[in-house]
This record gives sequence, structure tokens and C-alpha cells, in this order.
Amino acid sequence: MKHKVILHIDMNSFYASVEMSYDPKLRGKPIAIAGNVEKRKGIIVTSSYEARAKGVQTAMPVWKALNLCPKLILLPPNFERYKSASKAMFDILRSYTDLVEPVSIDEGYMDVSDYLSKGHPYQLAEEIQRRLQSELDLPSSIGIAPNKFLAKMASDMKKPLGITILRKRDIESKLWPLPIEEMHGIGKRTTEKWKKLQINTIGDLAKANERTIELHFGINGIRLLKKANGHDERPVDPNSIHEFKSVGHSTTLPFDTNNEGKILKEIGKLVQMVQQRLKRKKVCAFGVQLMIRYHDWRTITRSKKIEEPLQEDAAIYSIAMKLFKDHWNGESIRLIGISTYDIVDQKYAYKQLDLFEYESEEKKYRLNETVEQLREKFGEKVFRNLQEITEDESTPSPIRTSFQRDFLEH
DNA sequence: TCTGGGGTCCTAGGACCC
DNA sequence: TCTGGGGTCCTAGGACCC
Repeated sequence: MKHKVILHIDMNSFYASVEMSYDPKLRGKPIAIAGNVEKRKGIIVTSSYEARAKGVQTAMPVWKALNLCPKLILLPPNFERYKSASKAMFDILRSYTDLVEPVSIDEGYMDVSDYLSKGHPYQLAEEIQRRLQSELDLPSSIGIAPNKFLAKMASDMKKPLGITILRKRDIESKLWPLPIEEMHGIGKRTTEKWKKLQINTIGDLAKANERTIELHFGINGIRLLKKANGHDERPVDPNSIHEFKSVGHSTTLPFDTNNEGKILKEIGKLVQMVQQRLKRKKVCAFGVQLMIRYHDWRTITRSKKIEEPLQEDAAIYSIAMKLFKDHWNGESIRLIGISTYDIVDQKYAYKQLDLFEYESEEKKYRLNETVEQLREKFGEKVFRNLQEITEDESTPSPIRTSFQRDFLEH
């Protein structure tokens, strides 16, 4: 197999750095971007290294951050700025290769295996880092490794403005000594569980018994074990960012409330935001999920899959409202969220819409007509019968389901 | 006086079908 | 007379990441 060279580019305290580039007077000062400051229950989204030195951390409540660092400068987020900075950053990465996979607004992978026939990867990383700094005024850290996992771990090893190479032969000395909780994919909730099994470092995991790991952590444990040994076959996929699976919005209310009218009004607003995004992305959804977080942080989700493609706010709202009325226990609510899932491209959904128009027609006629219609819509693909349509994997699954239900039985 | 908002992936149980 | 097993879909919850 061909040896790969993967870069992981990670922008350093991205939002704070963008703010500093807009207002150089902020440089060298402890600043933090905090969401929801004007409401209540604000938390720190990102902070500068000066603030971190005082103990300010991401996800920390604002009041706590101010206790630790009274001189902290708090700024509200400017997402438009961050988005355009992000676009400029990825444009620079794409000027080297199309094999760029954005992971989030401020980090991404590059597969530079083929690009690198000339020159050393370290020199390329240096050039990218220098350009991000000089053209965008933004600091970054870059990891260089034979796969995504190692590149990600490498970029974390030196911040800010680091470049780290993590070869397979470096794993034992550089990766294995790290505490288990620093492994990407192991979070707060399971750290204790690992430690109870005497797995305290990434090296302990690498050398652990496979059966034991599978017993306690399932398939995810096995994957982590392989990664700890430096194995990760996931390709860099430039399209993954476009293939989103859900679109949703949620909001923490200004005050906990059990006022049904207020809550429904909030649901209406959320539905509208979701609907606008579905439209802009030219997609439809086949499911709606409601999330309720109660005053005491207990959280429930209730969802409903539907047959008709959803894009209009009235349709989404009626489902969301029913979910709410059916499942709210009357206690006061802290947060409410609406999400849509089973997202398909508009053009597929419209095919199904057309099919529904036939519902009033006579059954046999409808069936033949539908086959004809699908022949047309699916272009070169010719279906001989409904069986074939429902069995063909390229037919969108909602259409398949609908066929099975509506037509196949007749 | 705690804890935002955007997501992805996995698991487990029940319904239902064959 | 009390009884299999495989597969898929849907729903709810939870861990994790940025």
C-alpha cells in the first residue's frame, strides 16, 4: 500500500484570533468570546492564550471566568467574521490540493501524498502556516502523519504555532506516554472507566487485550485500540462536509418557564430558522425531533419520522407542536430545541411529491403510471417493475419505504 | 451561581415481517 | 402447547467533538 502523508491544520483559539486581527488593540490581552452574555447562563466559547494562562477554559460559565480573570475582555461572537475567515483559510489549503476535508469551522485535514513529489512535508507545512499568518493574520498548528488520527494528535502536541511530525516509529515515544484522556475520542464520561481497567495512558490502551476492550467498550473500543497502535484507514473526504444528516436549532430560554404560549412561540421561531436553512441548502427532511431540557437539566428527546418530505414551516411546526403537546410533562423548561433529520436533496423529495399526486387515481393506473414516471425521472435507469425499484439501493430510502407500503401490497 | 449550540455516531429495545 | 431466529425500521438516550 502506498504511504500517505496527511496534514491536520488546527487554528489556534480561532474566534479570539479573528477578533484580534480586526482590532489589534486586543493583542496581548486576556479576551474571550462568550455566547449569551446578554441573556443569562453565558459560557466561554473561546479565549486567548493570555486568558487561558489565568485558568479560563472553553465551556466555562462566564461568571467563573471573571472570578479567575477579572480583567477578562468579553466579546460577543461575530459568526459572519469567523465564517469568512474560515473560507479564506480553506481557500489557502485548497490552493495546494483538492483533497481538503473541513472538520469544523477552524480545522481540517489535507491529503498531500501526491502533491509532495517535490519537497519535504515539513517545508509545505511551514509555508502553509506562514501564509495563514501573513495573509490572514491567524496562527495555526499543523500535524504531519501517515493518517488522520496521528495527524490530529500531532497538531495538538505543540500550540500555538507548532508543526509536529508523528511518524509510525515515533508512536512509542511521543504518543504512548500521553494520559488516556488526551486521546481523541475519549471524553470525560469514560475516562474513569478506562482507569478502573488500569488503562491510564494511550500506551496502556495500545497494549491492552482486544477481547477485554470489546467487552467493555464495544466496537468503539476496538477502533480506539487500533488508533492507539497508529492504525487508521479513514480517507480524507472532501465531500463529507456537504453530506449533513440533520439540521436543527435550540435555545436556552431567558428564564425557566412553564408558560405554554411562550414555549410554543419559541418553537415557532426555531422552526422558522430551521426551515430557512433547509430551503437555502435545497434539502428536505423526513423526520422532526423535539428536545426539552427541564429546569433541573433533565433532557428528553422525542422524534417522529414522516412519509412526506418536509420543508415548509407549517408542516414542521405542526409535527413539532404535536410532539410537544404529547410529551411535555408540564414542568418548567430551560432549553427547547427543534431538529430535522433524514435529510435528502430537494430533487429526490420532489420525485416523491409527484408520486403523492397519484393517490387519488385508480390503483392499477396509478401503479403503471408511477413506473413510467420513475423511468423518466431516473433517466438512463430503466425499471421493469416495482420490485426492482424497491430493491434498488440507489432509490432514496423514503421512496422505497413508501412504495412498499403504498403500492407493493396491491 | 454552574453548565451554549451546532453536530455525528453508537446502542438497545420493541414492533413487525418472514 | 408454549415456542425459533434473522433482519429491518423506529425511537430514545448518551458519549463525544468543536
